[in-house]
Amino acid sequence: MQQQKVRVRFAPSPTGGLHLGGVRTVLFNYLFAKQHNGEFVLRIEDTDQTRYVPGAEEYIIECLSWCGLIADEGPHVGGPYAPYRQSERKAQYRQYAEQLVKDGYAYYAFDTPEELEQMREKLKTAENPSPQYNHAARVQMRNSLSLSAEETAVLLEKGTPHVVRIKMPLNEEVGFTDMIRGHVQFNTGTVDDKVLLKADGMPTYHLAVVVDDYLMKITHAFRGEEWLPSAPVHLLLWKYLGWEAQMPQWAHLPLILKPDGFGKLSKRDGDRLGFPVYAMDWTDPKSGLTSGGFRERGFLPEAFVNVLAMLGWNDGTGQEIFSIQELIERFSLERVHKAGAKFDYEKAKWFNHQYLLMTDNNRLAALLESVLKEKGVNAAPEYVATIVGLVKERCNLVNEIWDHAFFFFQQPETYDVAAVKPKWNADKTQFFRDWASVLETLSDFSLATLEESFKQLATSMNIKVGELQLPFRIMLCGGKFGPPVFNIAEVLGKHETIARIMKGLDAINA
RNA sequence: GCCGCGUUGGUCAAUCGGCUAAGACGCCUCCCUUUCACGGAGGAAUGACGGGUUCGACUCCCGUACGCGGUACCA
Repeated sequence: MQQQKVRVRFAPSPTGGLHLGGVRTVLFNYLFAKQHNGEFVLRIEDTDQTRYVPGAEEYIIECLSWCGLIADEGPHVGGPYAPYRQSERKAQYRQYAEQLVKDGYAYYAFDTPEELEQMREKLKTAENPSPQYNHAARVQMRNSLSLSAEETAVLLEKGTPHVVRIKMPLNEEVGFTDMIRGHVQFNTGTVDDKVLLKADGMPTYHLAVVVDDYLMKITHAFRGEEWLPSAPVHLLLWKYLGWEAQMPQWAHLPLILKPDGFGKLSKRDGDRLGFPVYAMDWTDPKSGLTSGGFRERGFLPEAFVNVLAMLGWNDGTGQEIFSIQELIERFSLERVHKAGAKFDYEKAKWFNHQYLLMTDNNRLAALLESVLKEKGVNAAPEYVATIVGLVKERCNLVNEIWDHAFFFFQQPETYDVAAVKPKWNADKTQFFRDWASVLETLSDFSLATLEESFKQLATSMNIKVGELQLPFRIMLCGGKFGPPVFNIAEVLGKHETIARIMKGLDAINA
């Protein structure tokens, strides 16, 4: 068979914020596609009208854009297989459902939600807490299998609300080779007659995913492990529709688990433990409540992507920092873990720290712009970049930069005098007065000159240099923090440094 | 209940029958530094359990336990 062009898809339903697990699914799709020179498709699975949330689709697209995981086709850019929103493809699904009924692989079911509920109540036992609509139950329900052809025809003609359900074989083994898990097998008798087409004419996920993957010529399908149990339904559908030869290869990705406990990581866990779960801030239009995102928390997108890549995959060498290019080159499904991975926020911050260190200071300065504006600071971008370069090694998040750099933009308002008082004396006051005068005369206010004159004067006055550095720091910053003192002074400049020495002296001697 | 998937330090994890079981995060100690970091040197900490197979099992097989996922006209 001729080698087909690799085509993968990410198919979220627009119901809310984009979970980090979702982004990882996108990432693996993307890496696989790019590695094979293939195409990455974004398809919106909005078949559940009751769960539709306005704005969610745009939000998802923006998340992908922020992460740099751009889809080649999708509702936002179009493409040869448009439309990419399932709601807009509604008319297409019915014919396939009808075809399945005609071929005896599916049937009409007229049961109302109440009747379904009754059936489940009636059949529920201690051993079987969730009865299925299966081969045993279907004969007792109202459907085109239990009803006569005439009765069915009448109901249909009257426009009775109905769904189409797949007719699961009583006892057949269906299996497939998962690219991550190897051979997986199921017995059809344990799977229920899933609804394929809903009463409102919309397909369920089961029908839609098969039809669209076929129509869109998807060659490899990645999805979360939670989909594994419904794989037999999809397998059978590919077969019944006569498309078996075109069926994509499947890969069921391991789940991302909560840091404590063992369950799937949820938004609630993030709220509870104090870290974001969504890629970007998401505000629910109904409740107005905002859930935090990695972007707003101060993560760099490359770092975020890198973190996600390492959750369930590694290249075997021990390398942990990968550019997206490297990921594209090295990614392999064989090295994707089978077991779920607990999310470790501390490690995520460490990744971001690594990226902060290697990211260009001008870019970081630009990221800081909004914060500066908010603080009422007006500073030249180059100045901000210099400062960022000085403080970033002690930050994990972009948002922490201000906390480590504010004193560059404003004089201290309070001083940690307690830190200097114990060893303070008149000699030291004199030292700083004298040094300030020396500074006045300096034509070159560089790091080396500053340090040199400081040490020279200290030595001549017989004061230990070490005992003067902390007071100097307090004068410049207000507290025991910040980059090396002389670096701060150099950046602050002659005028400001002298002013702060004087003001600081007053505070200490007050 | 049933079906499926999984199980190496606190966490991410390497190992594809030879292990004195890498590495990273976090934690601890020390060095550097009279702030905090960065950097450097150390340290504590791991194969769920029981049977096989094998000269040899973390690695292969079978059970058990535990966890997770699914069991919707949700995806």
